[in-house]
Amino acid sequence: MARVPRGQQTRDEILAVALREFAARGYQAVTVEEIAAAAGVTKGAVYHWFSDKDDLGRELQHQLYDRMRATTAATFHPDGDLLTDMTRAFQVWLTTVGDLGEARFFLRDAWVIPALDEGGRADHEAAVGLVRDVLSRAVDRGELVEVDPEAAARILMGAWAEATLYVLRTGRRSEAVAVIERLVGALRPTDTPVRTTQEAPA
Amino acid sequence: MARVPRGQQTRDEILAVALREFAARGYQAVTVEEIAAAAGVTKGAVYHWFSDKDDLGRELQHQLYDRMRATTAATFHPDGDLLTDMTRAFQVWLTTVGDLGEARFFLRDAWVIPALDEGGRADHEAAVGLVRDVLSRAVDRGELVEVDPEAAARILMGAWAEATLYVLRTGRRSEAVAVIERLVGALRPTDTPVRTTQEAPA
DNA sequence: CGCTTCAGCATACGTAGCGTAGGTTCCGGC
DNA sequence: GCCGGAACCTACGCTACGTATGCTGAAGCG
Repeated sequence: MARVPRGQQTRDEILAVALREFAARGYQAVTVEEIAAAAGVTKGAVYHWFSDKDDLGRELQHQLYDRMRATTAATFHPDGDLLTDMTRAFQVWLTTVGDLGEARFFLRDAWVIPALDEGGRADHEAAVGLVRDVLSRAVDRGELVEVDPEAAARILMGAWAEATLYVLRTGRRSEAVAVIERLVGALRPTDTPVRTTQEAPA
Repeated sequence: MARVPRGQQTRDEILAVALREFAARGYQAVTVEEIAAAAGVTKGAVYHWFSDKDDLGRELQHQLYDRMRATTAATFHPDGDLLTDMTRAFQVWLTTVGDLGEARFFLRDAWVIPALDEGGRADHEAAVGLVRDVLSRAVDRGELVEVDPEAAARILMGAWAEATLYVLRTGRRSEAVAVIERLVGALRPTDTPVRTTQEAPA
């Protein structure tokens, strides 16, 4: 790891070029030959380092998950107010996600890479697990209203994903953060009395 | 419209079969030939009724949007409490979206159909517009805290999408509805005092 | 210093699947 | 009973993925 084993930088170059192209034009529109050409090699080199195109996509997705994990973990202090920390973690995430194209690849294209159902799904489930555990702890501490942590975690992540795309598309960061802050704050027991709405007819 | 013009039922059959296959195995995994075979015709018939595969996907997406619009419009009463109505509309949507496969096609696959950026996007923007207008009116009425309706609409739709997938995957409908109800309720001015969180360092 | 070896990469090919071109059938109108 | 066009089929081209095989240069070894 101290010295890069010669061809390792070729692999890195392929990854960098692929992320650029995927972000700019979408996963499907980019061909393996184009990636190879942009990296200064041929298709053979790409298939030497990656088993197939989906493998390349999964590796990029994995890197992005790692980036998310690293940046949020660096600023997340689970001993503070959990819900406030989660809002702050979202803001940190916002500043590290990159540009709109990267976000689109990460939050949209990656879902339809067929092989994601085996490889990349583990990363996503891990991310869901992080949020779910924080919510569970908050419930135990009484900082959170009694909701299903699993459901709340996934729904919040859906909100975060859409908020991310909105911010990167429009630049209206403070507006999106305000909404997210509101939504997360909704889970505080002191804020809202427990309301029950009648179910709609099935 | 009273009498089906002979081959119209072929077109409908193709659409029905395509939705089944897309829902079961995903958009990309299904070939045009498979759709044609399952519909009892050949590829030529499919390309007679649709310009290409994406056109077929867009048509299905359009039908699903129409279904959403019709069912929610039938139960939505804009003269009541807007936020409560929106939670009810979500529950109605939940019962009409179909199975998990359909939802996955609608909420995931459809996003990466390249041609969606021209055709299907109009439907989605219309849906966003509906939610945004309701939120705007709620703001004017004082039923809503001062947030950017555009941002709130898109973020809420992200939460709804994820909640939909969660319910169809796990069957935990009441848990998801409870979370959604909380989140929507967070936009009420009387529930939470205005809180300001310091921005994270850029 | 020459030979060997193998990682790293190139080249050529097979193949799946999308879309097209042109032909064929069948129904309605006159 | 002939004609026109809608509905559908058949055969083909093309793109892009993935594979199989060939080449090359650098490290190891005597």
